[in-house]
Order: sequence, then structure tokens, then C-alpha cells
Amino acid sequence: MKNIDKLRRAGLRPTKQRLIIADILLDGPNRHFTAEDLQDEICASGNYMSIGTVYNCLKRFKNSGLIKQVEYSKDTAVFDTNTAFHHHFLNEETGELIDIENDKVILGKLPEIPSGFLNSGVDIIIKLKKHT
Amino acid sequence: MKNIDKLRRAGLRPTKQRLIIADILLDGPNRHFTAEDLQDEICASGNYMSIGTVYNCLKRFKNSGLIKQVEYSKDTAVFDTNTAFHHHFLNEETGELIDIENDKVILGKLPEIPSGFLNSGVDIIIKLKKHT
DNA sequence: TTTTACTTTAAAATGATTCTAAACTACTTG
DNA sequence: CAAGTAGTTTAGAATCATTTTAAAGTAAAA
Repeated sequence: MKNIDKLRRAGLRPTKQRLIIADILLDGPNRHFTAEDLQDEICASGNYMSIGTVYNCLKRFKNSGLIKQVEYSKDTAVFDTNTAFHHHFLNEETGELIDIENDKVILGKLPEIPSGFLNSGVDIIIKLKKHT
Repeated sequence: MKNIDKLRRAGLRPTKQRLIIADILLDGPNRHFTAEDLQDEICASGNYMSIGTVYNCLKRFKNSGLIKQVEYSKDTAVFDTNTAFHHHFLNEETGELIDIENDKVILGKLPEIPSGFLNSGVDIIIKLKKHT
């Protein structure tokens, strides 16, 4: 599907800026990135976009389900083009994330959910350090 | 053990400020809190401490293993007096965290660890929404 | 077209956290 | 205990990611 249609289908007006971002994010392989990473790529592709617009587009892409945001990053927001339910390895030294497909993990036992609540998703992070 | 000894044992010089914080954090039941929460409690206890000192003490308490920091909080750093290995429920509406003791969760299957690395810890977050 | 609503922009504002340099204090050594 | 020194606290400035603002621009609707 063309990116302009992905945007329309997601309920986003296909502006020049959103198409530039869609072309970068929605075609290639999955990746993790920050707003600044993306702005650099936009520059590298010969375009320009204010950082405010980058943030604004990322928020809308996320709210429309075109991308996800990684929940457990400290200082800087990290986004993820993999919108499937999945988990992550986290390289503690570099901060690099690696996807773990959902079927690679099985939870054998879960705690009782507090009454009045529903489980609305489980995030698993496996931290990695270099083997000595 | 007295808090002054907990500080000494952790390798921290027991200053007036660190003792105030130790008295608040290390005696009662486990809790999750931000730097600002703690500063409010310090005020409520009739003391005063600059926010810089609060942050500085929290960093040192954390590095000394007296407290932990919760890894997956977005805007504001959240600390945890529970230093045992454990997981969390996250109330998505309020941001409230609830501890999950480690033995309440069993991982039945784990993905293969990337070569050259070691698993250095698994964090599990179970997100909660209100039951309808 | 003309209008209307939504977007983009630069720049200012915000909010959490860290840094700075000076004043202070706990511990060490003589 | 006296004096030194190394670590600590402080207010305030600085930083950094992110959001807001208000004006100018643009896509879709009428």
C-alpha cells in the first residue's frame, strides 16, 4: 500500500511532512529511534523539518497506531516501527534495543490481577550485559 | 539496625540530610516515590532540603543499593524502597505502581540470548486498566 | 474558488534533572 | 583535641527533551 493511503487509512491528513516521515519509517525494516534520530534522517534525505513538527508527527503516528513508543526508556523517548505485540532485549551498556517476538516468550505463571482491574498488556524487558 | 549504621554500611557518610531521608525511606513499608514526593515528606517532617540535595542523595542511595529506581517511567524518575528482585503492576490511568513479588511470576520459556551476552535481569510490567 | 479546519514553523516556555562555585561539615592525622 | 582535607549541601544557573504559542501556510470541503 502506498504511504499516502496508510496515512489516510490511519485518519491522518497526508501533508508533505507526514509523507516524508512515512517514507522513512513505514517502508524499511523495523527499527527503534528517537525524535532526533528521525530528524537527522530527514535531513539526510535532503529535506528539512522543525523539531516541533517531528515530535508532533510522532505523537500522531503513535496515536493512530502507525508506530509504538517504547515504555521503559529513561531520558529520551524511543519509538518503534514494530507495531506487533512484542518484547525487548535491552543492552544495558549501549541502550540498544532488540525485538523479541511474542511467541519467543511464555509466561508460565502470572500473579492474580488486583480486583477491579484487567490485564491490559504485559511488557517484558530482558537486560543484557556483555559476556565475560 | 539503626539508620546511621545502614548508611555507614552502604559506604555513605551519615550527614544530617542523609539521615533525614533514611528515616523517611528505610523504616516504614515499601513505597514508590519521586524526588518531589520525597521533598514534600521532608517538609512535612519539619525539615528542609534543597531539591539538588534530594536528587543527589537519591542517586547515592541507589548506587549504594539502599533503594532502586523503577526503569520504565516516562517523564519523572520513580524510586522504590523495595530492593528485592521483583516486578510491577502499572495502573495505566493513574501511573500508580504495585509490587509483584518475584515468586508470583514464572517464565515458562525465554528467547535465546544473543551470542556474546548474558541475561542480566528480567523486568516484567503488567499494565492494568479498570474493569468495566 | 472561498472558506474552514488542520498543520507547520520558529521561538519561547516548561519541567525534570544536573551542574557550579562557594560555604559548610564529617572524618582523619598529628 | 587542632587543623587539614575530602566529601557534602546549597541556591541558583544551566541543560536537555519536549510542549506550547501565535502567526503563516496548506489540504479538504462547500
